[in-house]
Amino acid sequence: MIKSLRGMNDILSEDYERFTYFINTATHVAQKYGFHFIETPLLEETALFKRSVGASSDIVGKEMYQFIDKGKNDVCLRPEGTAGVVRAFIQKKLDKAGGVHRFFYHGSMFRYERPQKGRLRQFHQFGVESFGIDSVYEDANMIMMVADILVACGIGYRLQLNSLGDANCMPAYRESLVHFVTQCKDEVCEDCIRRLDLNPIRVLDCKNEKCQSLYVNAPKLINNLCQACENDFTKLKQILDTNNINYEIDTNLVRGLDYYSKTAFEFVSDNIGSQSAIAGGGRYDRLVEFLDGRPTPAVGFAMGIERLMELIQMPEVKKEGYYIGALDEDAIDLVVQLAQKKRKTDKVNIEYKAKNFKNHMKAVDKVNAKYFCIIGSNEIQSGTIIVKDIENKTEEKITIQEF
RNA sequence: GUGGGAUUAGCUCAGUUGGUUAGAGCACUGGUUUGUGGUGCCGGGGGUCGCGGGUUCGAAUCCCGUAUCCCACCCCA
Repeated sequence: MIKSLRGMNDILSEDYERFTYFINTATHVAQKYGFHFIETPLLEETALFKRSVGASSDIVGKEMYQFIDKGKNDVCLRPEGTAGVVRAFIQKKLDKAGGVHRFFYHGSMFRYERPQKGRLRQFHQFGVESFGIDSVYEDANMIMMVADILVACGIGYRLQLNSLGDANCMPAYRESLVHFVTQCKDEVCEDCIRRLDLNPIRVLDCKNEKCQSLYVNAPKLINNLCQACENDFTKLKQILDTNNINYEIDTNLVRGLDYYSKTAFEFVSDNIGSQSAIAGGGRYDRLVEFLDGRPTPAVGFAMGIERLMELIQMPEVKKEGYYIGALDEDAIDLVVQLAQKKRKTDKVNIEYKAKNFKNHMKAVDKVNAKYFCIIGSNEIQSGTIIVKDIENKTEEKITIQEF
């Protein structure tokens, strides 16, 4: 038997219901905030991700589905959504057009990781990107949008917040952190040694207890922000306060992708295991420029749909539509005709086999129909049928023409 | 990529120190004596015990390999 590849799942039946319910809910919220749908290719030039996500990240360093295509192009399946949207934004010259551009997207992402609960090799994200606004109000807008989507899906969360600084304050901070960690280099874990070269900020969220105890006195980014970043962060907290969004400051929160600056946030759930981040995002004012566009401030987020699907509170399924059953073989033709007519407006379930009344009732329950009609010789002779309302236990006799 | 646990029917799981024809519940299917309320009752189909080797008179059971899932790390949404 041929099986799906490792870490790649089919979505069907109840999973599909949850999946589309989430997409529809999130789409609805995004549209209310004035965002427009964008679809970008699953396959992009590898350089796009190397330059945006950053070669230092594991995503680019070892998790990409990368290959040379028949035209000798170095391409890869997208590991995340932002880079493609930014590429499209620049390619359509919207950076030069100026103004505000707001997009949302959803679709498959690919990362060659070891699969685990909440971590697949092909997974789905819903994401949002906003271009052209440097006001921190837009950062808050993003966070409130995520909160709205989660609330609409009945999902509880914790919001973690940090500021990563900008080109003014981040480099100096990074240097002082490297200096600090270098001094206790002999005592930190191997991973942290590796991080020191690759992405020093990441040592801050090392899970090793010994490392954490060493870093207690490490310089904190949040205490080393320049005035502009400091002001924005203060303002952001105030906006969230006045809009009743609860958050916790996590000075160790760093984003895995290199392009983030200033606002960084992560929504986490305590109910889905160790892969607990259900949404993450932040500001990336320099990315458009990195990808050869005109400098454009931007902010966005992405949500992991598979992780959210476990948490979604689905609305109760209501009885819907008709079930029409035949009592004998002669009635089946009429059942099919009536179903065709009714399907112009309603969902109709039928079977192509005659059954007794009791078995039809079982079928009515199975398909969760609201109305039940039975067709036999009596109905064919009289030209009338009885429509039973299963919920209210009432019934109505009408002619076949009226049906 | 590292370490650990699991894998038996469509699903959730039993299966004794290795010993007849591998079971249950749910689901599916048929009947319940032939046209008015489904939940009852009786029956039926369905398994290469993940896959491949090995040990043994005999393997779902023990050993080795491998695949997948799960847990932790790592990473991240």
